[in-house]
Amino acid sequence: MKLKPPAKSGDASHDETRRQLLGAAGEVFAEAGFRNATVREICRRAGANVAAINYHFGDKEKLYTEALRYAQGKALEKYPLLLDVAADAPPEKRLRAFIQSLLLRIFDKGPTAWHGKLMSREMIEPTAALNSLVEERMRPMAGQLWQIVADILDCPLNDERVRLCAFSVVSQCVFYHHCRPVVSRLFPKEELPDAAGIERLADHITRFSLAAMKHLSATKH
Amino acid sequence: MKLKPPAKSGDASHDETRRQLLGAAGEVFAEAGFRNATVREICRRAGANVAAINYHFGDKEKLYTEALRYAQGKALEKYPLLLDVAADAPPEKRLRAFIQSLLLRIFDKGPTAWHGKLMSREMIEPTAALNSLVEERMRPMAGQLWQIVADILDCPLNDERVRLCAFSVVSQCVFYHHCRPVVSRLFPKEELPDAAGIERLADHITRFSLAAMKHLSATKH
DNA sequence: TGACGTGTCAAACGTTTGTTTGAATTATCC
DNA sequence: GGATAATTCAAACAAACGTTTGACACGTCA
Repeated sequence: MKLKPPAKSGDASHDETRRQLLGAAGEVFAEAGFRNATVREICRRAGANVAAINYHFGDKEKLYTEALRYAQGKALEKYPLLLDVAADAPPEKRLRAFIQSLLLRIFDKGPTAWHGKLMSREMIEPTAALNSLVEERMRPMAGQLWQIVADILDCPLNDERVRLCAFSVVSQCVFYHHCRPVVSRLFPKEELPDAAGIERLADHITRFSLAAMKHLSATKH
Repeated sequence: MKLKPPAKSGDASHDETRRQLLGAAGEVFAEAGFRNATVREICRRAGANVAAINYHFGDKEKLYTEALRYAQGKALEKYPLLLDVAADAPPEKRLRAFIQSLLLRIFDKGPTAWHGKLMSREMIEPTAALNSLVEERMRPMAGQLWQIVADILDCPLNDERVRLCAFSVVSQCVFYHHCRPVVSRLFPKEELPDAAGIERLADHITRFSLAAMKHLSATKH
């Protein structure tokens, strides 16, 4: 058995193929899903041989896990949780930043665009990769949003209303991406929102959610 | 070519196999998705031969189309758009009924449970079946919700705020189903909501959305 | 009874899939 | 520069897939 994959990519010069494969894998997995995607198509786009995946990653599933992690990392690197808003800014400003950042990550085009689609697919068909992703990325995100919502509602972090309202906020953001097939069929004219469209969307979701939470805070206190 | 599928199921006695296949197909397609689902597994659960699908439906894709339509029809039949609320009831009551009906359809267990999962999969990977489904089922649903929202906002039906707010309402409902893999990993204790849980969810979404829309109506008028 | 249409069945077909193989090529180090 | 390891390649592999086939069972009507 001489086919022992390299334990460490020590040289860091010839994992060029690795990166090409990760990129192509992100694209193809996002377009077709894990099962529909074929290693042959991934290798074709990466300009590599069919055997390259098994050589560099072991098998198709390990490649998927690393591609998912890679995409999520790139997206969060490009759009931090609160963008350029300070952590001690008023909660209304932080909420607006959180919403816009999430929308930007979801609707991003270009090389990090797979992230949104990959995550949508994980929702429908969770793989083993989702467990670590939730712990490493989602839970900190949730914590940040809870703090914002708790500040707005002016109630403790573990209040049930915090969790419900946080879900209401996130749900509005992911909806426009997740239900696009239906939305675009209901309104055939519309297309993917550009930067200005995302601004308007973020405006609406922020205003809608803020109004709701202010009301809940006023009536329930 | 003697393999001409019957144009009409005239006798209505021996399409028992057809119904068994539709039921099994709904289950398997919901669990595994169109591509992952195998005709062998569907036929196994239906207690039929592998050739039964091609004989009764032509091919796997036509079976899927009919199974999707079948599931959607069953779900809407069980939970009408406004449940038992009159069409001329106050818009707040109609909104509450719309939300609860949608949640009930999404979280339904038992023989019509595939509907939610199938629709989620259509979002990620739309098939030709989605086009007619949107026109026949979704557009009337959207129209009904728009009327409710327009009544609450007290503005014309084609106002952009109506569309945005209607999306905000629907998004909160589908979120709990669609993002369940993440939610259940963030809160491992929680499980699928029962009837009481759905009531509480509907309460929150209705209160949250009503507060937001009342505010928008007041400030923008 | 015999012919005919309908439905079911086991078996096989042709493709596509992920993966493996062993030789060929390239890079690395003494 | 030659030995050694790392990487790439075309080719083949075994398994799973949707679909097709031809025989067989059953009911209906002449």
